[in-house]
Amino acid sequence: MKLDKIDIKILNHLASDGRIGWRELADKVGLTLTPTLRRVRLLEERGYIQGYFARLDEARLAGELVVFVSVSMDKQEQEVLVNFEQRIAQVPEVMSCFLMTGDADYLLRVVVKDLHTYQSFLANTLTRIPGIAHIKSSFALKSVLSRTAPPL
Amino acid sequence: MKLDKIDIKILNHLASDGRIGWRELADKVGLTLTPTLRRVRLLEERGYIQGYFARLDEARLAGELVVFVSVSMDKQEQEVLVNFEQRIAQVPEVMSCFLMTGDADYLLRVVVKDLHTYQSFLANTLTRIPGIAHIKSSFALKSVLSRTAPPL
DNA sequence: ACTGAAAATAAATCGCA
DNA sequence: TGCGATTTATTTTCAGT
Repeated sequence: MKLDKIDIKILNHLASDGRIGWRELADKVGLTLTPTLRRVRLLEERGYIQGYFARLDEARLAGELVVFVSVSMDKQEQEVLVNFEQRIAQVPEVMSCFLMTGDADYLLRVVVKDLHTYQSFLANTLTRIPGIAHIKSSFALKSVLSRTAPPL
Repeated sequence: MKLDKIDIKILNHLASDGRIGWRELADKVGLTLTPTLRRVRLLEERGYIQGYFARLDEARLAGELVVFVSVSMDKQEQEVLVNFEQRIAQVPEVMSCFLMTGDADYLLRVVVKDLHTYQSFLANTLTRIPGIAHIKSSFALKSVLSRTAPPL
């Protein structure tokens, strides 16, 4: 499937307003209702649109403290890594996790209420996962920029 | 404003399905349409809900390569920092940017098509911003976990 | 593939408990 | 604050080009 200009416009509009009405969307992309809706459904089916979400105020609802945690593992064995990934996926404070190149193996973004909560996250959750060799925490002072969607 | 159980339910549902119908939402939280809609509007006005967005397939639409870039500045002067933040906000490849504690000053998440594009991002965009002392790039091998909303 | 109108659903409003 | 009915708007479907 190749996307044309109108598909890109549709994606851009939905990325910035996920609850836009189909009629309004149709107007903005220069089509009528029917083909617009058909294109949206197709983009959803093909996975270009992965879903619709309300964005919540993370700081106010979950915590003010954002920590980037670099985690190095003892060994690069599949079993250890898979286990780590499964365990980490069940920790609610962990907002994102990437497997990395370089000295650290994983980079996590963790959101907690305060330093005390973070300390307890380290002591009771993260360090209890087997195979971790080293942990480095970097604290965010403020969020400068956060995009919901990539530019198209 | 304090949130009760029903508000939390509403936020949870909207965070996982931003296009849910108000009637369906009302059913799920155990209220009728009117009070549900009133609560949603209030949560929007107070900023607990910051907006609704379609989530797009970042890798397929923007690029496969995710890079975390640590940027250290020459000096911690306000003028230099503010300028950096303004410039970086206009770069489409930069998906997020945090001001950090520790050795690096900023941590960016950058999405690009490939290494060549990344090299050109470094040479033509990032290094042209004044006041940068040092840049360290860490590449993501894969995304393990990515939450859209914090747990409530 | 797109259009436009009709039919079916859903959302917003309002008076009332 | 919450409910239920009414009005208004939106979404979906379908015959036609």
